[in-house]
Amino acid sequence: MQDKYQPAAIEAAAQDHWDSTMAFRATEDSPRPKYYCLSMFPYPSGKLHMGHVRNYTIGDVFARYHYMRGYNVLQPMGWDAFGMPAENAAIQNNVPPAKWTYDNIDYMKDQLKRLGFAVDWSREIATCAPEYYRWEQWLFTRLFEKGLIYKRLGTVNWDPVDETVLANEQVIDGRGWRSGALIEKREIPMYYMRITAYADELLAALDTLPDWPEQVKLMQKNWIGRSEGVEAHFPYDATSIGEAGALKVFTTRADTLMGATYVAVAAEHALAMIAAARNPALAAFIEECKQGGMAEATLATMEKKGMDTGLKVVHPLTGESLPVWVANYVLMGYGEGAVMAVPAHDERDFAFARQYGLPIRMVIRSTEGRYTEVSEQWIDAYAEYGQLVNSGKYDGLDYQGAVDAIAADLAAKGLGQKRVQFRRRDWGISRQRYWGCPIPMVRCDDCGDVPVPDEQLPVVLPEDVELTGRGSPLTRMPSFFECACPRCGKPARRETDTMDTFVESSWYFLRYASNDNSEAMIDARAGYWAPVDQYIGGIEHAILHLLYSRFFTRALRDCGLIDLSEPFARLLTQGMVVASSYYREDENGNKQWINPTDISVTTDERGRPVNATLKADGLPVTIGGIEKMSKSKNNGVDPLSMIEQYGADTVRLFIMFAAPPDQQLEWSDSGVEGASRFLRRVWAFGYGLLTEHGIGKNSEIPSSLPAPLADVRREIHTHLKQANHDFAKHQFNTVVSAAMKILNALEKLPHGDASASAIAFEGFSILLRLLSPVTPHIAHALWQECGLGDDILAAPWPEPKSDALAQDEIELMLQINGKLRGSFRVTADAQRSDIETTALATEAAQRFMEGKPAKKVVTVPGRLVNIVV
RNA sequence: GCCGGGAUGGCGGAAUCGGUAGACGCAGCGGAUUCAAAAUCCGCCGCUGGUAACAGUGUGGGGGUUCGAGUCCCCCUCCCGGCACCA
Repeated sequence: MQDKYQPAAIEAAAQDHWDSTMAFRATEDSPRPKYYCLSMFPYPSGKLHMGHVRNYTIGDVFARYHYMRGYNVLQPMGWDAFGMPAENAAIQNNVPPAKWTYDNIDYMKDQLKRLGFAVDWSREIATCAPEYYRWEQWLFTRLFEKGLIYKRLGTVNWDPVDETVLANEQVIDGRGWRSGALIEKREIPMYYMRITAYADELLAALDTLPDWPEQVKLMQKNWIGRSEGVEAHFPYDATSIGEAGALKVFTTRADTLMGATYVAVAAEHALAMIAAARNPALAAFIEECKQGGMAEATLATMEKKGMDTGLKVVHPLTGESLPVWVANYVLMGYGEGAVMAVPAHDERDFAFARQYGLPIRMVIRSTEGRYTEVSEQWIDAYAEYGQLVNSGKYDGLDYQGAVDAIAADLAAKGLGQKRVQFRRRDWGISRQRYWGCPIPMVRCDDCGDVPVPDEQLPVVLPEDVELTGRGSPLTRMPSFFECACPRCGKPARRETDTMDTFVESSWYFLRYASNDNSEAMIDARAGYWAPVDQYIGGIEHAILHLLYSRFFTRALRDCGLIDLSEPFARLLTQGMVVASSYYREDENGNKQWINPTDISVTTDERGRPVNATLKADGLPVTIGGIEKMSKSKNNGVDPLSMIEQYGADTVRLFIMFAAPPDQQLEWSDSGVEGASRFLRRVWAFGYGLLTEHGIGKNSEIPSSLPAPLADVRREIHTHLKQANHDFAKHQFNTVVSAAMKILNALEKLPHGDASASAIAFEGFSILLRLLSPVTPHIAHALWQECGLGDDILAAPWPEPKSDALAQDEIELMLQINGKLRGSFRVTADAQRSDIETTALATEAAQRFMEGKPAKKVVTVPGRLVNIVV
């Protein structure tokens, strides 16, 4: 055995061992219970970053822990390989997206392997491979035929200079990121997935997921956004609108209907179009509303603007004529694209009415009587529920009574009814981009939109293309889009849009189980492994990816492909990796971000940072604060260079120790140094065990130990108990800390004593097994070197022994009036009355009670006594 | 703007059911070892006062419940994630 810890050698040896024994090849015929452990697959952006390393280390800890706990574990890995960055790289470097992507996959796979993850690589998938996306196309045609996919107009960001559709990310302050042109909203035909058909089920089933973080379930619930309310119809005023009809609005505050003084419609609304045709100023305003991006955050923070259309509608209850306004804050995509405005009881309507001089009519009086009339300034109490006033026959009703009565009256007139509205809209999946899965549809002048038949799948994406940044190259490739209509055989045009990349990631977890099947999308093996028992990924996916996957699983279920509704039984959302950032400003005032590896920081005598300098020139730089590791802030730390310097185990140990998995993790070079120091001590202890404690290996631990040895052993088993408890709640940072405490205890054991050596062997075997999921290489090597067994993966998980934990006396805290004033010892089985007598007799109690009698004594067995005087 | 989360020493964090605040680690300070350094080992380490014993104070800010609050309730501030075409 080497006397020094040499991570490079032992990591290579351990990885060879796992490879040659195919240790992590998962099969479906094991007697063990199955455990499907999955980390969100990476986008092959070029290099592994620390966020990946953290994600996959957490996953690997779950996988290896369950392996040792006796489960049949599957931990696969693959590539979320379609997406925009490949196109951007192609434009920049003149490399086809496919080559760029596959090169990145090769490079990142090598990096991943260096970390020693217990991955079954035989199941690897890449979503850009035709073998993968053909099944996505196949499913698309099924869903289209079932009516779960349909086509309609949708809004996109249009760059009029580059003549291309931009992602929200590519719109910066309302302008295209490359052209700088003002972006406008444009309506184009797109395919939609009918996720709203499952809205109720997706919402209700959140209650069947006890092992998902509450915050994620809450975000999903709010995102689906079920609200119960009333649909009200405002008939068109025949004198101002030529045609017959009614304006529909949805409201959750039907109790305020009598206070509606105008209605507002979105710029794209039919009434807006009618009015614009007669009024050039209004047409110009509507054009103005179309400027700027489509992102909700942009729309919601915009200055509220509106214009009167001159059109009138009729209030469904009072018959009053109300003006119709166009307002930029009304969204065409939500509800009916129109709202009734009640300025007295809605903050946004209030501001709008004040701005444009529209009437404000108070119809609710707050039950606490906080106001009796509407003032100049909005106060939040106006929006509270209360009793109706100024509402004719509805006066005096409360919220529920008013809603019931008004809904009934609307229904009687045929002008509305109660209804449920969801915030969640259908999922638009068409992308006017090249590097994605082609939508398997054909447009025929005679037959309309026709799905590509199974025998013509996959529709292969041509990989030899040139990207210009002006639209998708597919639209310029007749060899791709010219085809015969599958139905009538006449010349037709193939769809050139591709699918949103969220589609690929909505079902990949099932394909891992059937990745070699060229006859079917998924097979019985998916039924064996699904659902994923533990899913690990970033909190940023809490809504979209997870909701789409839950929807897709149900769609697959309803196509008869799998008997499953929820794809992920347990979920852990990991925090971000952040690091200090540093910069200098150049002569134009632009920040030049400097990588932390090129910085040295000086501290004062207490260790507080005073200033930072660039190593190269010794001159000061500005400390820019703690930021998410990113290219733009140049504060990323390269995982590979860390592995080369310290070994994979050190990197894994630091990541698991520095923060709980769901919180943000701050990178610290000296913290990594500390992790490395700990592993060197572990190695040194193992070496010492062989060379000095050697005799203890086979000796039994005597039933009666001298007190100091019994204390050390109790300490070890107490820490083990703690570690097992923390493993169960996924708090891995304190698992590592328990392992450190065990080593601290072990190092206190004397050498040359047979009982001490026996305890050392027992304790070290506990330590190695505890560490094995986190630092598998060193645990594997020391387990063999110290003769504890052949393969630590086959060792049983350690459990604390009750005889080691037993103790005769315990220490209790003494409080006087809730303040800690001392402590005292009692036997472990002492009765409450004995504890109180002992407590009152202590010197500290006598001193702080100052002779006054105890008014009350609170005793918490095993914890403390509080004397109130 | 809307939805969700967070704030504890110089730093990362711990505190299992409302019961010893600061475990474990980092940084720092002091010492041992060394020709010297690195590495290693030992000790100290919230803040204020005090040589010390000890006392006071302390979990973003303000209020409340309780014998007892980092933990529960109300209000506020700041920071972070998401907002439907980044993945």
